[in-house]
Amino acid sequence: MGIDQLDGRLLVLLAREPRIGVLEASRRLGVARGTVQARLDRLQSNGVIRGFGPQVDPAALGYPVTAFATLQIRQGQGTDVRAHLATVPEVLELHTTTGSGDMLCRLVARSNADLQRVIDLVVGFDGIVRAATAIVMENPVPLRIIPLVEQAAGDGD
Amino acid sequence: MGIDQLDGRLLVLLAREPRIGVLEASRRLGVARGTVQARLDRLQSNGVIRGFGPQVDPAALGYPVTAFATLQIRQGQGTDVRAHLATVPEVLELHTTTGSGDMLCRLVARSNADLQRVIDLVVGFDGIVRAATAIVMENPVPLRIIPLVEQAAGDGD
DNA sequence: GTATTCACTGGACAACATGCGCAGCAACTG
DNA sequence: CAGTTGCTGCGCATGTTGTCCAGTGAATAC
Repeated sequence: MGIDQLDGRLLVLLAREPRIGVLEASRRLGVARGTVQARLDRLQSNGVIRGFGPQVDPAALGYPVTAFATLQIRQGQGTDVRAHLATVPEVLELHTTTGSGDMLCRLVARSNADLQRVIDLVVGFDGIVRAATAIVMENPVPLRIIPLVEQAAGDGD
Repeated sequence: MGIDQLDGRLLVLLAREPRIGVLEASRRLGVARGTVQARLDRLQSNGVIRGFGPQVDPAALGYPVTAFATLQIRQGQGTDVRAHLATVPEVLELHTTTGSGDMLCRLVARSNADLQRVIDLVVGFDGIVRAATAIVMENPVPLRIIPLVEQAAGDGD
């Protein structure tokens, strides 16, 4: 576990210019192509790289409204609530957190009005006691990983 | 704006098997290669597909602890706080939300003990009045987009 | 000290995918 | 009706991939 500097440089390079191939990456990094291939294979079997799926923007799909909902769950209903939320497409993410029976989920909706429908869908379920929703207005730091990769590659390991 | 069924099938296919190329995708979808290429180009210039960067797992990088922190910001200090949080690698994501001067951020840390250091880093800044942190225990629904793509492609458009 | 293992290099090869352009065709629009 | 748009099916030159191999240096084991 852990990555070295070459891994870090490779990850940052791929994050910045995903379209380059193994060959171009090896040129940029100044190492042999086989090395890059071996590192990539290792990073993927390590689980460091989960995949190269397309990053889809929900806003461009017609869902420009994002919200976070904190849900309070009735004791013992956690499994049912999880299964319920997994069936709602607008639930992009669900976490269980510290605090008795609390969950946090990320929602998207077509509009503020549509958000009401989504919230009703989400909380219209027996096991959910209470829900608090915060609508996202701005996203000053979009989901990122490069700074963490640089830190992980730089210091430790 | 909006995607049709072919776009949807293409996105789902790419999300499930990112390594396949344009040619293989065209074979699977039963359309000409040029069509897939044109759709991909359009989806990317549309902004529907933001990119194909590697999805890196912070846990595999040595940061297995995730937490969400709700921050209350002093009036007028928002810009400074944003700039401050952007410099902290462990802040993976930052949103401003409804509620006077509230922000929500996603944090990672090397351990529960290390989380304390990260939180101190985050809240040890003038403009932040109060912080509430929820540690993530489980992640029943990891960040996903496929169900939403299917819904966007299926009904409306 | 010597043997073994490991990671990286630099090279080679065939197979494959890509970017590109083209003509034909169907559906829609003004 | 002519113009536009999107899809098809084709070909080509080029670049990349997957996969070998032998050689080298460093670290580790005996």
